[in-house]
Amino acid sequence: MQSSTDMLLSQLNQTYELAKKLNENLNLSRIEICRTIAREIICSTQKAICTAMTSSAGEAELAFSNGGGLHVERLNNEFRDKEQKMSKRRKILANTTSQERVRTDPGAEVPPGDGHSWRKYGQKDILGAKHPRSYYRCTHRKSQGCSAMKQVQKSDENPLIFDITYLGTHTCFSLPQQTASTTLFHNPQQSLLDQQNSLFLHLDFQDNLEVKTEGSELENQDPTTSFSFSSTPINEMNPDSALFCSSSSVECGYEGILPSAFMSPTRYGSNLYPLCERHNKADSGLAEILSASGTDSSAIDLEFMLEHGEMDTEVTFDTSIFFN
DNA sequence: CATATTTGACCCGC
DNA sequence: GCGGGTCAAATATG
Repeated sequence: MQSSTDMLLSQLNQTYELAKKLNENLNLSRIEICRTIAREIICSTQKAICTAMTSSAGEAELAFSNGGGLHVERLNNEFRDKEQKMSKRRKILANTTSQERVRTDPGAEVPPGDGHSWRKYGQKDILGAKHPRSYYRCTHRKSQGCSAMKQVQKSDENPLIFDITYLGTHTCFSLPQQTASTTLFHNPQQSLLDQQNSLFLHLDFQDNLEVKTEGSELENQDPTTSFSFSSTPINEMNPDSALFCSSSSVECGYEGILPSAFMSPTRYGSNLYPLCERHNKADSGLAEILSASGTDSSAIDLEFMLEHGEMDTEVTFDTSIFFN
């Protein structure tokens, strides 16, 4: 049987080959072929991510300091068991859940802030638990349609410990001075798991489509190959790093094809815009969004966040925020 | 007055 | 029917 490392290497190699193929076709402006290849790359990368996660699944705990002396523990295995028991309704959300255990100071009735603003919308006594569970939603749910939620419950064994379950991903931008990627990766709340499972594809749209290298340790070392991937194994990745799929010189014939809402620099204060999960299906992928409407010649970065576990060949992301 | 929290009622899956 | 999750009116807070 193939080891997970071999499988991972094989998948990454396949992704690399696909990326090369994409580059060739981009140069020839074969848009339809590019679309198909791009989707294959996404799928292949997701598989690699999942393989990496599976191979490191034994890491039940991943502790790190949280600035204020807090101790955060990841409980991957325990949480997987919980997820299996979840109801159908809950399972829909389970695609983007993570659990943290936060130790706080004696006497504290709420866990410390996590960088996001939350609005409590319910509290419930849980059968067999000593402490009630509190339900929170992102404050920006109304204004920005952010679907992130969390559940907070004091641990039975240790009242200094809070079990926090995060449901969904933040699509809001409460820190406009930061770019989208720094908001995500410097935010202690954003779970490490989510960070490791996020694939960011940065695209620059100028007169032509340009997929830009950013943050990757591997710049284009081979001048004939425009795509490069970080060689850092996922389970060794720094929380502040991401897996970037990138290119510095891919060109094709897209011109003036972005909705004007994409271009508004005022909304997020940067060129980075989120395309997040699960609301609208973009069945024909990137090009469908690109061909929506509008003209502009300035640069823009698009981020594609691909959540862990979504192995569909379809790419799904939320475009609704652009049309508010 | 706007926003956040509390809490009983309601909904839904099992 | 039970238990967990959500709603929404009442209340609190700044």
